[in-house]
Amino acid sequence: MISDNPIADFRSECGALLKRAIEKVCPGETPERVIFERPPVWEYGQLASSICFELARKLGEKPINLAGRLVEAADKSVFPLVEDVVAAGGGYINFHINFANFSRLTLESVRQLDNDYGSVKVDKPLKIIVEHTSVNPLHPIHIGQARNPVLGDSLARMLKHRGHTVYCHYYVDDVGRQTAVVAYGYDKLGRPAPAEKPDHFIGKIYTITSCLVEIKRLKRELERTKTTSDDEQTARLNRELDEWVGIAFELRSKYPELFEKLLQGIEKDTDPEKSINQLNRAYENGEKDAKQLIREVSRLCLGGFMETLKRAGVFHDSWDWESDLVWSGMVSAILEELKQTPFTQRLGGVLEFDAEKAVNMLGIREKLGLKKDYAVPSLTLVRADGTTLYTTRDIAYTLWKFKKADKCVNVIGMEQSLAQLQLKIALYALGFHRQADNLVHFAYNLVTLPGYKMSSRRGRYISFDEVMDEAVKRAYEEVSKRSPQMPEEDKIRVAEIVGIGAVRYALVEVDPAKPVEFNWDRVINFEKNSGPYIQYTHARACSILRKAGKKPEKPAYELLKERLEREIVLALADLPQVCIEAAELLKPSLIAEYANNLADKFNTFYNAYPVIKAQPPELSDARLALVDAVRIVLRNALDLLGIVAPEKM
RNA sequence: GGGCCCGUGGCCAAGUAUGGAUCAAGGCGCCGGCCUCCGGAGCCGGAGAACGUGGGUUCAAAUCCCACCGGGCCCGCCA
Repeated sequence: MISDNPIADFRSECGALLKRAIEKVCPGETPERVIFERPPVWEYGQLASSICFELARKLGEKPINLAGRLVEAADKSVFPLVEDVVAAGGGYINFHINFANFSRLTLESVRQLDNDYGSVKVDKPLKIIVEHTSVNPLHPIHIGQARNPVLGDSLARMLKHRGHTVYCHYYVDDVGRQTAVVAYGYDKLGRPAPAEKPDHFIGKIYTITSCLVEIKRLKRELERTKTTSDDEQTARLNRELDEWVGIAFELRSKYPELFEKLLQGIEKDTDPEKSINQLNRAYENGEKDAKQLIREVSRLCLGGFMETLKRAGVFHDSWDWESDLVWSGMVSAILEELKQTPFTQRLGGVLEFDAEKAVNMLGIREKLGLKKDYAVPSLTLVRADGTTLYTTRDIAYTLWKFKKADKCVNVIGMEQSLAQLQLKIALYALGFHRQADNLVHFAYNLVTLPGYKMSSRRGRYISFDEVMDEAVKRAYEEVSKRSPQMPEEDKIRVAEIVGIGAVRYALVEVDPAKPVEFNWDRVINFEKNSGPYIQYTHARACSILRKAGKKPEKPAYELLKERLEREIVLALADLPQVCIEAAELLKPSLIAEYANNLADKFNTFYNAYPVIKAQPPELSDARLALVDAVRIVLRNALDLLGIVAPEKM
């Protein structure tokens, strides 16, 4: 007999047993649902119920007495997974597992289900779009943003594993001033083919161009303030100018050739600011030249992203261009619909969406969890020059996504919380309640650099590529040191797996709500509580199985009597439950924590007991089955995090 | 000023959704140990905590409620 969720089987036996006992002892008090928890120490069993605390109050009895009577009345003979039921503490009922049966059930289930173990499908699968990464095509993906693809990809894997149909979408934000800036610079250079990884090349152009344009703008403004003689204003502008001149100096020494070329190109333009705005408008209008130029730059950059993401094991099913939404008329159609609602108004030439009014009139304040007297800021939908804003376009994009999916998870930085809220309110305002209800903003906090904030506009960032390079380099040194006999090409392959594993684990292990201060030792950790530690444990298990040179022939599961062995069996049985929780709560960190705990237990076991040489052979076989199950579970858990489990390292 | 998020040993951090039984996990760092035996990226032991502060709810609070303090983010005709 096998089970896709052994611990749930045990729990339902406990539930049935408890219900029957309650019926006998206090008829009419049978609860609909009994909640079980894991007792704090091993001696208290594997599952416990605190139901007597509530029940006893109703009956005017001491909880522990009631627990005693229930245990007395319990008949465990018909429940093969229940070894013992005990009243304990102030009124707990503790359930002990029958390990002879439970170990067999668990180990055989894991080994037979193999890749599928851990996956419990939902009854009603949904079509879910996970939008993630969506880094603007202006510069390489930096480590602050890298949290996004890693989280998004793991979420997608977890949801698929739950039986949903998942599509990963990348929203290419090619509409907006910033893209025009980089395209403008690229054009001034004569649209060269990059001699390096394209996103890095584009990143340099972006930084230098915005810097030069900014300086030029500030100088012009200073000229203007001279006539007005506003001292405070002049001082402020001078400070800003000083900062940018400093950045320019930095950039010039880092990239002298590129800097000079761009400087020459931009010098000739009397008003770069104006040219950029023109380009932006032309692109939004779908004019041929602008389209050609901006698409070319964006595609170059995305090519670099694809390389980076592929290396990290992150995949997308669809690349959605924001500009397509504008050109196809979808955005203006939505705007027309919004204008029909009572929530938009013209204010000094711009179109505003009154989110506060919408919240009040639609009565959705409580549903959105907003405080009574919090006034939701209004949202500008259309600029005075007729161009749209990011969130406006996002409304159209979201509705487009909902044509294909029942639910949308947006992996987007916490700093966009307000915009995401306004977006959701706009959906309600348009009458798309089902869509709004199923729109999830999965927010994550920033990764900061010690000392300063990452700023792509100022060229201050550590790229995801650099981090992976460094991690793989260090992993290679480590592999060479520990497995000098390994063939060179294996070393290279393994170093790649281990280095990337370290980075992915580090980014997914911490609660995404918390800000993370970047440091190399955190991201490239090969010791306990790291991706490589779990990978190592997996390789160790593989090694034992290799050395054993045989399958477990006649395992006697009842011989697994050591507490550690039983703790491992229990941990193995937990995987399906952990996967369910992690997917429902959108918490990849639960998987990471789980795998790390299992690895800890396994290493302790490994150190304490022989497997191959254990006597009698039936025990050795049972332990081999245990090792095999650990191998499978670690591999499956790592897979949900997008981390490869090597057999040797 | 308003909103959201975070606050747990020297440092990093789990646990907070669904309040419970013990020494409040674990890691880094520090101190002391480990097999000529299945991989030492490991294992064992030790020291180290007012769970930001103050109230409240409860038989029971790191967990729920209120106030306050500290940090981050947001409140743009940027994205």
